[in-house]
Amino acid sequence: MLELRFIRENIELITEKLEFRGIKNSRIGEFPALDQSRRDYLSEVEGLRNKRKTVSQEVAKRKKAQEDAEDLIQEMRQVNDRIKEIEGLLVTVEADLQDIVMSIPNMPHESVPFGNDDSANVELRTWGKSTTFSFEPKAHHELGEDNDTIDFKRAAKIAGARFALLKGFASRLERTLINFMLDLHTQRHGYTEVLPPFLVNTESMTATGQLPKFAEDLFKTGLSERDLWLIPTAEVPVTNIFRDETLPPGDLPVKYCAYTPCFRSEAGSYGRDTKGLIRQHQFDKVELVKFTRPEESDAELDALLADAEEVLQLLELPYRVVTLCSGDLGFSARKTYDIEVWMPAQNMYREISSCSNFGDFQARRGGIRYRPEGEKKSAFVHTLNGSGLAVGRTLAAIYENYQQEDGTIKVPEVLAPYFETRF
RNA sequence: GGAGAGGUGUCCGAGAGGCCGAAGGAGCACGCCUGGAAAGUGUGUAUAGUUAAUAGCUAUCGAGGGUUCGAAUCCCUCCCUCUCCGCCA
Repeated sequence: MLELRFIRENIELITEKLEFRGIKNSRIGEFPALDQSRRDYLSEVEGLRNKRKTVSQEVAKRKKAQEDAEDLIQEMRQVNDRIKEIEGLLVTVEADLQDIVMSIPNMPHESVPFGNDDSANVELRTWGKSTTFSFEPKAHHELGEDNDTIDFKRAAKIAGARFALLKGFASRLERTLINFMLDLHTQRHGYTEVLPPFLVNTESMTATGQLPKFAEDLFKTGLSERDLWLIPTAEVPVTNIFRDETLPPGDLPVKYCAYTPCFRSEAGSYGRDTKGLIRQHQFDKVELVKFTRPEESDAELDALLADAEEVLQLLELPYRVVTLCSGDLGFSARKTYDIEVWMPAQNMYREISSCSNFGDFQARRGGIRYRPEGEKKSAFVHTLNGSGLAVGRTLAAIYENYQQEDGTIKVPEVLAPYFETRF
């Protein structure tokens, strides 16, 4: 969400940035008139409330003095009618205005390159050399089915398409990767581990920007009277930890990491990545989330990106980093780097992490503030997050990059301690 | 799910239609006192919106509605916490 005053004063800039993002039919043109009538109603209703307050005190005085106050009471009944009338209008106007404001995406950072879609993303760097084989490498799902560690058929029976059943080595590798990532980020990168709820309320989804615009991407529970949504990423519950709170300045930056399963409806992705673990309704992810001072968020994004990259470096998986172009940038993001891991069977890089700086966009929606040193007024923090990493895709990448000619999967060296026999 | 008790500022806690943005205490900040500290003592100490404004105005006593000229206070719905019962991992 952008600040009302900012929108008011920067209609042209916003229109330009919407165009930059490739967004058509925005309702930004309706903003000025609605904003004006909201402010007109607001000042009228506040004036009337003030009148009501002072006259009510006069009523109290007269009653105390045993005097008649019927004339004032009658007058106030009329004032009240008008207040109610304006309040009703205000509700409508504010709802309209809210619709518009909530549908305006974040302003992209100056460094975001222009482009229509992911083909215009800019490669920032590559790491490692693409894995070579003395045989024809197989796709991870073939490997998993061949060695009976990933069962898509039975998962489909149990739950439907886009689910997987991991067995034996695969499920242990999945669990190991979660532990490895959490250990790395907590022990070496200074993050505090949290384990949040996997179902959240509508307010939380709205603060981080999934709602109201992207409800169709989410799973919603149906039994409960109240709305509870399955989280599509740990970003939602973790960013909302400080919703409607003001942090003392000494606390920043706050760095959290969290493992959670993630649930996505994948509406509109029919036919894409139907094979394998790449696009599932449920997948595991270790997420990194930061709350920072505004002036530090750009540097903190670079650091967060490096933290995520280190996972792949330690696993010795080749990858590249790209800067998302304007057309590929997410709704709430100001700037995003994607990390893409090398997938030998597809002979291409696939996204395995997305690291974003949201500026104060989510913080304003969620009321996440801090008090700058020596200042009386609070300000909004900047929020950042990134996958560190998507676990299912990491498992897929290990399968493909570490496959042996006999169809077995070698364990990356850094994970060896996790595979020791315990019993 | 059933029965009951609650939710007030940083914290504890009073307040039961108007004099309440809210007593009192603790904490914190600044000052006095002191060789220094403690104790004592004085003053100050919510947030947000609007605004050029730390002036004014408006809102906020869990959330949302209602009654009333006027609601922290009365009524309704919901959320959360605690105790007991039931169910459950």
